[in-house]
Amino acid sequence: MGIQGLLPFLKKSSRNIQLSEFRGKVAAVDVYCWLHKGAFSCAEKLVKGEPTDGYIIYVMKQVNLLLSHNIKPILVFDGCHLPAKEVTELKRRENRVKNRRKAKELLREGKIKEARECFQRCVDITSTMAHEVIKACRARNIDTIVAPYEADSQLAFLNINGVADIVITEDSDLILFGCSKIIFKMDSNGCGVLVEKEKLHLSMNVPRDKFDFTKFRNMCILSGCDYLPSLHGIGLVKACRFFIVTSNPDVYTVSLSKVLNFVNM
DNA sequence: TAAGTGTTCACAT
DNA sequence: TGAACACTTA
Ligand SMILES: [Mn+2]
Repeated sequence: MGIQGLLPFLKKSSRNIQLSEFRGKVAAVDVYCWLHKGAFSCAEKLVKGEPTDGYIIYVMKQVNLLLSHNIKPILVFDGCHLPAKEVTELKRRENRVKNRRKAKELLREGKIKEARECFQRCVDITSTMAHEVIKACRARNIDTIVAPYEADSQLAFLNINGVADIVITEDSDLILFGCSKIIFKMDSNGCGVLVEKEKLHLSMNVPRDKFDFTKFRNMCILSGCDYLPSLHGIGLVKACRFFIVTSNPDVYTVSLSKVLNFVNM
């Protein structure tokens, strides 16, 4: 998911940071990342439908970490499923059902450890869970937003319009949505990796004035993204080579034969 | 060297 | 919600 291999590709646009660098800033958080991580701590209970607040504790721990650095969080939740990702969603559901069956089977055989692994593979983040976290946030006066669809575009909106100085996520798509500063891989020590829009040209190996963000976004789309089937055999490197030499930045009107010719296929 | 595929990992004791 | 890693393929 996201753009395959984009983060390693953008190494020259990234640097390690400490949360303390962002004292006084506002951060829009892709909170489903935290929900998924937090759900690991209580996977078995969640799958069995037993009450647990493990995932709430985890999210709040992360929130408190931001607060301790005087960073104001805005938690953004995913809303409706995007129709374009229905196939992905169905596959995931199928996988969850499979692992759930396997987990119960292993449990009957007394293989506790193996069962636990399967439980972790079939946790689903429900809107009820999201609501529990929202309630916990309200109790502490933490801002929350539920996006119409994926959180991605909502997070970008907050960042682009200056409501949030930074975005915290694990999803490389946020770069394409035009965010200026994104923190990936934030850990409980307050460390993370910052990717900046202003530094994207460094990874493309072009001077700043020759960098075109639309071109960059279309390069990523050409390499393959979540919303449509992608061309086999074309990844980021070939897409990048193509977009460096082409003057037409529009991926939809450039002729396919030109692309295929260029990447030698 | 690049891209595709399948597997593992994220929590926390 | 996703990425990283190991391995295969061309
Ligand atoms: Mn995304």
